[in-house]
Amino acid sequence: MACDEEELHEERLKRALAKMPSDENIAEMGERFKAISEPSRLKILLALSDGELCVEHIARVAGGNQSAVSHQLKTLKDNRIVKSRRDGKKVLYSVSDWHVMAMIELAKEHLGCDGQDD
Amino acid sequence: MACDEEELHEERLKRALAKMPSDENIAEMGERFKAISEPSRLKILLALSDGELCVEHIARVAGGNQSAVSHQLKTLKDNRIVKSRRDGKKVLYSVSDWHVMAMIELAKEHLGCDGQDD
DNA sequence: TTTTTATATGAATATGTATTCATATGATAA
DNA sequence: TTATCATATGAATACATATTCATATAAAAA
Repeated sequence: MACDEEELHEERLKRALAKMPSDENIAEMGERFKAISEPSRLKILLALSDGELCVEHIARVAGGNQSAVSHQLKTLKDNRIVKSRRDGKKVLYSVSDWHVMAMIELAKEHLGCDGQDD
Repeated sequence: MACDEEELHEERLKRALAKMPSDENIAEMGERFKAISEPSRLKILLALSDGELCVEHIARVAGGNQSAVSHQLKTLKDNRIVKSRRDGKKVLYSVSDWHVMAMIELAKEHLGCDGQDD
């Protein structure tokens, strides 16, 4: 049993090495996942899934104070996951990376906590 | 312009509040994303995408020393993303959560760094 | 049994980052 | 202009966690 498996594993090892993306690409993928891994940011994105909201409203939905939310929004913006536009005194944030939102939707479905839209 | 938008935004605020998953569910989603957000763990999962590998081989593909890899494998196992089986002296790890792997594949595609399988 | 090989793990350290506080900026209203 | 409202941001703190080192466990070989 050992011999054949050894070869099989060596094969896989080679293939895995060959297929491995560059460190740069892996870092970039990690950044994206990290951006949506913190509950506070996840909440913000869930809050924005229906459309743009101003910071104050985001803070009300997602919890936390204005400053914390603003910092997190900056992180999300730096990661190009949300974008913002100014409207008078307010700044409205909205999702810009729907690919990331799709992942969050997948995660929701997997948990079985995806409510029906109205 | 301000009045109609005000109402629209209040609407959205209410809907967002209504749709917001529980803190518990959000924490669980975050855990999953966090698990695949660290480059070291991401590499490990990419290494395992073709099939099971022993710890030594994982370490060779993913880089890092045996101890670090073992710690990360424990994290992944605790998160039920990988599973392990013993085969003699070796312990073979494999992916158990293909839902998570699908997300990683999505991320790869999004980066355009998804190579063709042979 | 003793030794060797493969993996796991506790503890310490190092690093990263979320949150808070105080304050700055930017826009509007008075 | 001054005052007020909405948001942004630097710095400090607090907390989480990745890595390393030393060592423990587990299986097989000698």
